[in-house]
Amino acid sequence: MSSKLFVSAQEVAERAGVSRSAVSRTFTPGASVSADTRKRVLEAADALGYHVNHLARGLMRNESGIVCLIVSDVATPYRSALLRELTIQLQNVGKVAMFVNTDRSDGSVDRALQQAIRYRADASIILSGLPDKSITQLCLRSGQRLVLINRDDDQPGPLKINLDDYESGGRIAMAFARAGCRTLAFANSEAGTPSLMGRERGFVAAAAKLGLEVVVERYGSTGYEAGKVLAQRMLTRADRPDAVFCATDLLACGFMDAARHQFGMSIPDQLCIAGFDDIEQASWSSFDLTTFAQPVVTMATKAVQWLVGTGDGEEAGEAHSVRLKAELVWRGSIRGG
Amino acid sequence: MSSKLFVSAQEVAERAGVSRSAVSRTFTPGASVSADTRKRVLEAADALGYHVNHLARGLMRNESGIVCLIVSDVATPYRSALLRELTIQLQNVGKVAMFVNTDRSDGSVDRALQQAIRYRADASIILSGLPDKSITQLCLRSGQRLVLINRDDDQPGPLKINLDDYESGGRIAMAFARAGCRTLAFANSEAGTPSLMGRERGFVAAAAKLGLEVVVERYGSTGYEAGKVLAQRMLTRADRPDAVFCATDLLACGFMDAARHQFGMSIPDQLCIAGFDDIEQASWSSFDLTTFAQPVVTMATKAVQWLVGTGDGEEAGEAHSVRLKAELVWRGSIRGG
DNA sequence: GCTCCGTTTGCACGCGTTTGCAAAGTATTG
DNA sequence: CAATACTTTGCAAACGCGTGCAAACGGAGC
Repeated sequence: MSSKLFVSAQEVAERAGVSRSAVSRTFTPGASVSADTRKRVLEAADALGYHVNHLARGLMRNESGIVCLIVSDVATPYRSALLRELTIQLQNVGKVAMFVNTDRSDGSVDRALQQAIRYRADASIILSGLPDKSITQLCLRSGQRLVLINRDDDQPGPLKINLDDYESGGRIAMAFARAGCRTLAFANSEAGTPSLMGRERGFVAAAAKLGLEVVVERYGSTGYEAGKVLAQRMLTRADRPDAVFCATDLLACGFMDAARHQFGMSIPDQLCIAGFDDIEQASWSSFDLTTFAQPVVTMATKAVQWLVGTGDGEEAGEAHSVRLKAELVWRGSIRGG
Repeated sequence: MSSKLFVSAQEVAERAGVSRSAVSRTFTPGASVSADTRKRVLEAADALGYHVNHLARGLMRNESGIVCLIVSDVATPYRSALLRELTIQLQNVGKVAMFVNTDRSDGSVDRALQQAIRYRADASIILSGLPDKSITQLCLRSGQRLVLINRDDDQPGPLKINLDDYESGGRIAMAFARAGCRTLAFANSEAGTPSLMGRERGFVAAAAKLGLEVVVERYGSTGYEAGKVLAQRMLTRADRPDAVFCATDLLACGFMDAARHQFGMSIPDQLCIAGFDDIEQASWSSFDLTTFAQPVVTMATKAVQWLVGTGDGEEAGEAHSVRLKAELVWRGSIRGG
């Protein structure tokens, strides 16, 4: 390790001929410094390449400026899009994102939150997994804010952001009915998260109300490959469906590819299909997939606003839960429209 | 803000009936603590929910454990895949990733590095943009390590990880020739980064050597939409190419979709096509794209190893540059094979 | 019992900040 | 000119931790 480390406020103070407090105040918005000293300090700082040590500042202020993002499956289109929006908005309010990947084991969400605590993160945003109640409590007790996105939990402390999954399932079932489809299907993964199951239940319920037959298959993860397998299972059934709602756009892409290239089906003539997320690929002309758009920017906005909020009405039991509507993006994978 | 903050080592010490140093040593690997005190400390820490304050620890040790990832276009398949691998490997060596998104302005790479300095990051990995030489120097002088991935720079301090872009261009030109293609094309973006230009130059040079005509078009970014536009331009030319190498898989996907759905061409019969990156979508059966795979895991491994390395031979001028081979993944978008 | 040696423990200082407090300085007013 | 109000500045005390140093401890060997 090199002997010469980072330059400290002390050195800047000496060079500028002022006290250490002066340089500190120079870099503290709203502090009382004369224009003259400020200028001298800034010159000295620039010449020496000084930058405030946010570790020390966080120590003093009890506010690190760090927000921890806890994510798995980062490489997935929907996740990375949400991630992108979150980091941008966090930066806009002067926070910095710390990234914890929970791809490995599943109990690691708890370990991730411990990491957040160790670095005294001001807040944590959880995009996957569900933390143990005790860890959640520890975070809240420590003054750390928590946001759960698309994890339908009932813990009272964190802000919970969810979509109207159930209603979306209903809406798409009606769209299928309007397109003249007779036997509906829902292609789900085995993950069984509340969002996925909400879409399934809403879809099945609406189909029943419409008097339509509906079959459900669940397999694997929420990815492309699982979609292919689901297609193979469903399209070889005796009661082959003529409309399928996939719990995820990736599933839908896999399903479409298998339906076309392995079963030679034409979409939407022989098979109507819909997805959920509105990932970029859904708009590609190979797929042209009708799907529900996750309101990524709104979700990020809500999360960030809550994080930097003054905490008014925190104990007033104010709504710690936000339900957003997933907009239906109509494309060519369903007849009519 | 809640009055009760994080629990400190002091409180743990009092509860365990030991000195504060004892609890510090308990959480410092290799320090001298008796089994008895360690046990008492751990119990107290667990009961109180104590976690070492890494901000303060970083202050003492001059080593924050933070590695800064500077990225733009996070939502892009290749970028998010690399990101995923980097975060996983960083976590494996006990580092934590700090994320800086430079999507907004382009001079913001410098601001991103300043952020890294403020948080006293042990190192920064730059996946996009190119920092100003003065900032780079400041980082290095401060003992911070730097990695540039696929940014072909000549600054002496940082580790530079690059691919054999030029050679890849040559290899694919030969593959086209072997497939019996007569007029080649290269579809590039206007970004003009060294990697993209390297592929282009290698391709053009090899085509010339093979005595084949080659046309080059550049347009927009490296995304899907740009690929569609490039296809429209190229496939309406008088000398319509029968083979195209796209600088990026996303470009290739857009190109393929336009060629098929707007021009009714069949691939690979009427048009051979290849890409670069081997994003997940390249393997989807809608595309089945022959492409070069970015050795993502190797890249991440090299980067992380260098970051945690002891710095041996740091001034010995040891190779600060790594060139990796992009493996050709053969699929169905080129005839023969 | 005494010495010697190795292990464990506490004290106190330092890391780079922020910030309350009081002193000093400057401007305003009567 | 004196009195007052306001601004600027330095001092020193935190923040939570690691660690060198010396004291205390414990056991082995004589």
